Amino acid sequence: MPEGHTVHRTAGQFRKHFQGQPVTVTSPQGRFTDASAISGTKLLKAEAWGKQLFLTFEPAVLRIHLGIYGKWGWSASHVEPKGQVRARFEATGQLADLRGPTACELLYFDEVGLLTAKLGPDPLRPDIDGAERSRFVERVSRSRVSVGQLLMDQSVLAGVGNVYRAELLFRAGINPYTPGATIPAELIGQVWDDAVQLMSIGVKRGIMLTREGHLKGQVKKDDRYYVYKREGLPCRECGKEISIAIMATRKLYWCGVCQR
DNA sequence: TACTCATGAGCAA
DNA sequence: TGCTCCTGAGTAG
Repeated sequence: MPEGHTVHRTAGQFRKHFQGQPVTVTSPQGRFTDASAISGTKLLKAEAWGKQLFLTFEPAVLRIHLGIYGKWGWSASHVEPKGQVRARFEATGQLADLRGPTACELLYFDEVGLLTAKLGPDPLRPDIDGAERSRFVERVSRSRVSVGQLLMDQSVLAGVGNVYRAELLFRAGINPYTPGATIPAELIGQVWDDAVQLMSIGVKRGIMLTREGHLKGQVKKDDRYYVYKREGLPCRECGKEISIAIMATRKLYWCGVCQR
């Protein structure tokens, strides 16, 4: 489930299980040909920025992006690789398998900086002075592009994907087709605050929860969302059918009554 | 068994 | 805008 919260969770697992010790890195599938360049060296740092994971090893930084198919598999004991494992990370008593990522590549020197410079603020990264929040509000406020597209643009907001996009806009009562520049700055700021809240829950729980009254405890799969994948079903607030459309190649869900 | 779909994004035209 | 990358889960038959 690769939206930003998953990646932050994974970074935490890497810190817990691998940071500070030498890690054996292999590519059972053979497609990650640079594995040998970092294998056996220490993992110094593991951090997430939006949907990207940066693993800093002594010789280079490994950048991983799951894309739409990518997945992690964890195990506390050695098991034979099953299926297409792009990269395998092993240290004492811990093993992580990476499958189907869009990106798994080594970066050297300032390549990381060049890459992160293109990314927008991440609601899951500490924003002590509120500068990141302001940066997001400003980017949206001066754009004529629809807010539905802006929330999916990783240079505007890093880490939000199709699920959080749909749910955040519903919770804010904003129609996804509204141009960014016509939305009051205060409301845009609220969307940021809401993203911080919801995605933090996502990191803690490992699942995306977005409904008031269903943010804690056990939540049934069918009860999780307001609009995402609920096209044709009655809106949980007003009863009108949830709409669906394609926006910039992705499915967009919203309620035409609650989101004006 | 075959087909469809997916929480992403870069690139060419 | 459309194509492509790439893997696995779910579903129809």
